[in-house]
Amino acid sequence: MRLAKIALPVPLPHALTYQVPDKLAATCVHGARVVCAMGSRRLIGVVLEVYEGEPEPGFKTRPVAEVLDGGSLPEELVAFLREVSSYYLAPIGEVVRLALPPQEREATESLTTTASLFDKPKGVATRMVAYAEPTTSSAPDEEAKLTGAARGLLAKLRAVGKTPVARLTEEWSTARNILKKLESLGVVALVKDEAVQDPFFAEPLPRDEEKDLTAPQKEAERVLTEALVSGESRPYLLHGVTGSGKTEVYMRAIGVAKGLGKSTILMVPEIALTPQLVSRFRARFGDGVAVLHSGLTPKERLRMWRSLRKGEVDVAIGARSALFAPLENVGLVIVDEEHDSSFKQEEGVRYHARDMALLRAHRASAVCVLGTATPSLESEHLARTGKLVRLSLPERARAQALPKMHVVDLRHIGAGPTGDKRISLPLHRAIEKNLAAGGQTILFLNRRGFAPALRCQACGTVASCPNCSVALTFHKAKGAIMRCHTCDHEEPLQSNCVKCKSRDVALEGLGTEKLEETLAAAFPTARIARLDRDVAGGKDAEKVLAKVRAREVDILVGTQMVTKGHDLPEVTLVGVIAADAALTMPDFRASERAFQLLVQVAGRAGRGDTAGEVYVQTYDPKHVSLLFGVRHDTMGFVAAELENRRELGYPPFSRVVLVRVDAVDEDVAKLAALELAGLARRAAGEAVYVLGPAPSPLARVRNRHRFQIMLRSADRASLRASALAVVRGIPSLPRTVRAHVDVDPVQML
DNA sequence: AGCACGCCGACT
DNA sequence: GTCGGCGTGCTC
Repeated sequence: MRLAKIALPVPLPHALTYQVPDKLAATCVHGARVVCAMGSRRLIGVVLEVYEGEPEPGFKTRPVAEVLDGGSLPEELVAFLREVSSYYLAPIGEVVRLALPPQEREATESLTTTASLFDKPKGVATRMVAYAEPTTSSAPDEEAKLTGAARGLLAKLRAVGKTPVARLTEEWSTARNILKKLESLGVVALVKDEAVQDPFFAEPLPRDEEKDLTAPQKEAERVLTEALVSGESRPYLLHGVTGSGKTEVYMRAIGVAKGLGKSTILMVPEIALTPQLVSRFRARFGDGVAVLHSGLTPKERLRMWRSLRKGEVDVAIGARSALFAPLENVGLVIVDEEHDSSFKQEEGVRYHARDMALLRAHRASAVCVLGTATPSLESEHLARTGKLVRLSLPERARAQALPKMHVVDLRHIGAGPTGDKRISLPLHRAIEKNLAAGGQTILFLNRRGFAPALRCQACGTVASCPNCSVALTFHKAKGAIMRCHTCDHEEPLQSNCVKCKSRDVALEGLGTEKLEETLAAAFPTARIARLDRDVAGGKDAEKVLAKVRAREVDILVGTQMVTKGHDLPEVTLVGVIAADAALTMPDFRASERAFQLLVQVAGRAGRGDTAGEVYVQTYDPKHVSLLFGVRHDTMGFVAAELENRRELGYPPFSRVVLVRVDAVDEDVAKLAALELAGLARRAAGEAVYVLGPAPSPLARVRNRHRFQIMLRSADRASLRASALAVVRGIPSLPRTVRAHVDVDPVQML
């Protein structure tokens, strides 16, 4: 009997065995995408293995239902997916899903339910989605009788309008039943429609010529060309300051790979995947690049996937998911801004795209290039131990001085004319001067909203989220509301303390909204814009930046969003309002992140013809991140911080696995965590530290209590054994407990 | 993960 | 009564 091992998207640790019917024998091959009956559903999976044999007893071994056209996954990719699954202790089916065309990732259909609106699409190729829409009519008598969930759902629909049914089931588990009821009342209409489309790149195509290279660029090009030609797999760390022309080096290398008939994967941080970047590559390589980004429609995604699969396109550009591009003959894998934390997936299969890029390249005998101005300590360690070859681009391509750095010690230096200490006198004067000179200013503050806390002056109580253990942030711009930045809970601003009813409550702290307001009052003639998640969800960020580039903005106030690689040539002054915020995180990577942030923010200043100035405000001017950051001394920082990590036994001198456990009931969560910690300890042996369980730094999120266990070891095998024991123990926990294992965690919260 | 099944409380 | 809200078990 012909059998196939098939990875299906269910959290079972192994692939399942199916029968291959004779008529599918020719197409149901290694790597094929297939549809299989699974319980009462039909799921899309991938064939890992085909063999002749007898089924294992105890299962019924159903037949493969269908083989999807459009090609199978390359053998190299399937092998890589198995390695990813093994490394992250993740179910193979969940990992394989990452490599399917996105619309196939979701597709399942029920075998039992009769045809109705709620059926998932039959044909996998066109994705129709069930939507619920409020009608114009209402039925007051009936509505009054509705249960809490039904009432809430109806209110939401009326507030937001047409919404996918699937979205509603996330919030109300019985949304489908409720909707049927509401439909019978005539207050809701159920319709089927195409999934939403939002086009991404309509950027015009400028012509692009190869640029002249600086000497270090030439050297990097030479080394990479040699490596590509020789076909030996060698990973490189391309270390170049902002503006040193790393992108041009990537383009040259991609050109060489193309010439050799090899394909390329280029990964960039999520936020850097802008129309500008894309058009730059399309300008050089025309339609020979596939861009995988979130703005694509399902159809476009499938088209991209197929053209990569068929080899019509041999360069895949994208965020971390490009790692799984179905390319044959991968010769080059590039990770730009390799230190960026967006390469770590923080849900589902928690893979790190940079680490896995090294693995895929190695297995495919491809050249891997990690590019950055501020190497992650992991990469730096690899470079120092000879596992990455360092290529340095020490100068800016357009020669100019680095920005001048000023540290403002807030312990000794007071407020400027605004009276607000957080706009210190030196910073205020610098802004004034820069405005007068016609330069642009960026002020960086890593806090959204108006004020991060509302405190009762009588009893000290801070207004906190009912669902999470965090303070609510006051937002002024979108109607005075208090919002939770963890779960997005909103409530009106209370004028009384919830605890003691005192009317004496006051806003504390400074957010971007208030900073913007204060500046507007202090500099009435300046044109001020704000850039953060509240003002710019996704595409709008580009609009704000376009205005800045068009010189319609004098001062840009923003969070993290302003720090990433947007080229804003006219910015001559950068202010870091509160450098300490990044330093005080309860995480061994806090210093590293703070340093990278500082260098990146500083990198925004003076990319044009004028040298820039940077003001960094802090209460801790002696902190290593600041001391080295202010001197632009990346190598110095890295050396100091590596030494620190070595002494403490933290990564990259050890590896960490973080086990997270949460449940609505605190005791249930704690007990489950204790159980898993016990399993970890029993399997650990001497070489693994098992810390905890301890309450997570964010002890409660969305009404669930969270505990964590940290496993740490310099010995990979022991650590893996311990983590594996935990993974195997999870299924026997009570169902109300959620637990997952994060191998090489980045976010320790 | 989904999705059945089976058991409990509360409104028509 | 029955509907809707969960806890539990299973999927080749």
